[in-house]
Amino acid sequence: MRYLITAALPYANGPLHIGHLAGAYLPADIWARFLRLKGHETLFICGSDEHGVAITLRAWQENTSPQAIIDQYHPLLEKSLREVGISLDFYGRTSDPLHHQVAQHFFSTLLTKGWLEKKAVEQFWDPKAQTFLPDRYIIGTCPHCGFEEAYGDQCEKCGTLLSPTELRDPRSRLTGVTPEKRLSEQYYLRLDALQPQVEAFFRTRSWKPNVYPVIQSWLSAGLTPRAITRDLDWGIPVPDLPGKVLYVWFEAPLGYISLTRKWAESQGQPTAWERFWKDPDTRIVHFIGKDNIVFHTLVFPAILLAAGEGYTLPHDVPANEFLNLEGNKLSTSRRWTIDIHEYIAAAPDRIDELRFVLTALMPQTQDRDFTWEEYTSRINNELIATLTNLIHRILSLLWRYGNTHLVKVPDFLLQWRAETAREMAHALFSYDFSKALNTLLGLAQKANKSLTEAAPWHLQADEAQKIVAGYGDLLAAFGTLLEPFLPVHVAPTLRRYLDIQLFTWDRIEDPTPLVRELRLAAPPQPLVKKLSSEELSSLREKLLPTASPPPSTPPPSTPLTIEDFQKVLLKVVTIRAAEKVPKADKLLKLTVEADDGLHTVVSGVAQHYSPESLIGQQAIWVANLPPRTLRGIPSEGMLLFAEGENGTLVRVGPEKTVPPGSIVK
RNA sequence: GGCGAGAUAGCUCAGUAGGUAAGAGCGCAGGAUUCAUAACCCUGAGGUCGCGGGUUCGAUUCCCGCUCUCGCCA
Repeated sequence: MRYLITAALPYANGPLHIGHLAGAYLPADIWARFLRLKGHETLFICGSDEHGVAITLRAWQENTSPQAIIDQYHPLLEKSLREVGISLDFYGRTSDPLHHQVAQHFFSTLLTKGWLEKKAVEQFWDPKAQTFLPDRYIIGTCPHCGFEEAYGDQCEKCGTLLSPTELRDPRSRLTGVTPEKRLSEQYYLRLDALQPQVEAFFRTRSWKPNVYPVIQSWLSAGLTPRAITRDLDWGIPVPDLPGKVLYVWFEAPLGYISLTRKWAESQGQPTAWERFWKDPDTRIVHFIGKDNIVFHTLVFPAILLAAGEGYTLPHDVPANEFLNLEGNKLSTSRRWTIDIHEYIAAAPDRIDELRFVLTALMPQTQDRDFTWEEYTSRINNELIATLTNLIHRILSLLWRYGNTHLVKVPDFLLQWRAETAREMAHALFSYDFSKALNTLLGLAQKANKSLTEAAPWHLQADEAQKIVAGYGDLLAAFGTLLEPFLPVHVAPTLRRYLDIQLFTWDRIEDPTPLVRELRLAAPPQPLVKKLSSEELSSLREKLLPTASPPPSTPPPSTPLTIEDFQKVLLKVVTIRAAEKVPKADKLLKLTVEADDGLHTVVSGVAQHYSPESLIGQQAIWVANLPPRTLRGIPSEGMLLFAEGENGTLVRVGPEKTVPPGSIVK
């Protein structure tokens, strides 16, 4: 079987962040690497999406040209992807003349075949910027609540969804001038007429459980004609129609075809692309985020079907959900992101670690949350403690007994390893990347256990050496099993160190010994270094200094009764002692005095207050919370702090000193 | 407003084609161990499987209603 793998074309309007990585690029890469190891002919392509109104508007706002914007981001995007080990065979861009040609060809073909229709629509035009405005670039007064800053698509104050024509006193967000309504003729794709074909295609595929319902609901609602042209000067010109360009959603997916053709040209075999697009033995798989599901499962296939030129339809579209950051949606405009290029700059030696964490947290069926706490604990307690520590453990034992070892593998290790490889393959073929990774960790766990039970360190050296050498087979297997997940540093370093090859996946699935002999040239070094709290803080500081979480509008709390409120016992306490909790960068252990004596409270304010500065101060204490153990210290109740800007915490206390234990009511 | 998804241990999640004591990892408590990056190994505590009804000998699992969260669409 031959595979063409694509990852969503990143928009050349901003950098990539960890959400993009976890959503599309990382799963696509793991899959591509795995398929290659499985021995399938695999082509993995991607490229920058360089058209669209957001780029035009951005250029206008920054007083530069769209070309300058894409020339800034295109190289950055490619560099970021390459540096996190995304093993693309080709990375191109949609501003390429060949892409224009392909997209225009599709337009003309569809027009000739009668799948397009012309319709006149009224749109807002900004006379100063000389451009049509998308809905969200129009601002005005909400007809429902009177809010004066409502957007053309939605009022952020009352939540009502709007259309720009409903706004009173509409203004352009670009220039502030009043936009004019203009009638404009556009081409529409007759998705309604294509629905039967699209539906037939839909039924021949088995979709991921998070993808299926989305398509289903669109189809049952009935597809409607959709505009594929607009009035802009940046984009792919519509043939014979000056002033109009193709809408990005129409031409960007066609990029998969033109990028494959560019790849073929770069190989000196200009027709090689047809193997991937016109041969039914090729499976085309698009990795995307959930926001792109409709375009890849319905619209793009509709375009290919309409063109009727024998293009292969997508085999699968394994879309992922979204990744959140510390409980809030990722947002480039609010700068609430971890950008890939910034992560690389801050932690150039920890690429595999990021890949590991994002694979473990991959939002495969539902949104997931990335937190720094989880990042640390996954690296230290799973990647290192379970997996790379096992490798280091075996290597250290081997080194102790000599530097050349004949490997005789016990049966159970061969079986475990082969089973693991098979189970991982099964999980990967169903796009369950977290499960594949967990299966791998399970192997390490079993091996850790059996090694502990065998306890070779209690045995005579020659006997011990034999036992440990048996685990050498596992090391050889890890050199391959880790490759799809940790290809930047861990897997290649291990292979280089032991001078072992990258095996085929089938070879790993076969329970026969992989190597006869292992040589260690130098004392082993840990493959991954433990993440210290200092390193973590510096990483956080580098990556989030400018970011602020979206304004945390406190949830409109359910109405509280006075009885409910009286359940909370608040007292003023005096802080008598304070010390840092060892090995916790946030926690302070505080001893507070109330009317009934001293209490211990562990509080997460170490990054905002030094212990000394708190001693003698008063604070408000929630007295009737059940005790909870933090870092082994029983903590009674909690102290109240106000959350200021950028998450700073500020102590809340009485205006004047009062006796400890005074009730707050 | 319509549609969809989710609600399971302190946290992040798996699972049950309805059936003897509901699982993992992390965290927590204790133990064992020292080859290993205070890592590994063992034991334990902790869950009326969102709420209310129904079907059934039996429901966390099926059906209906409700609440909350998220998303998509208009």
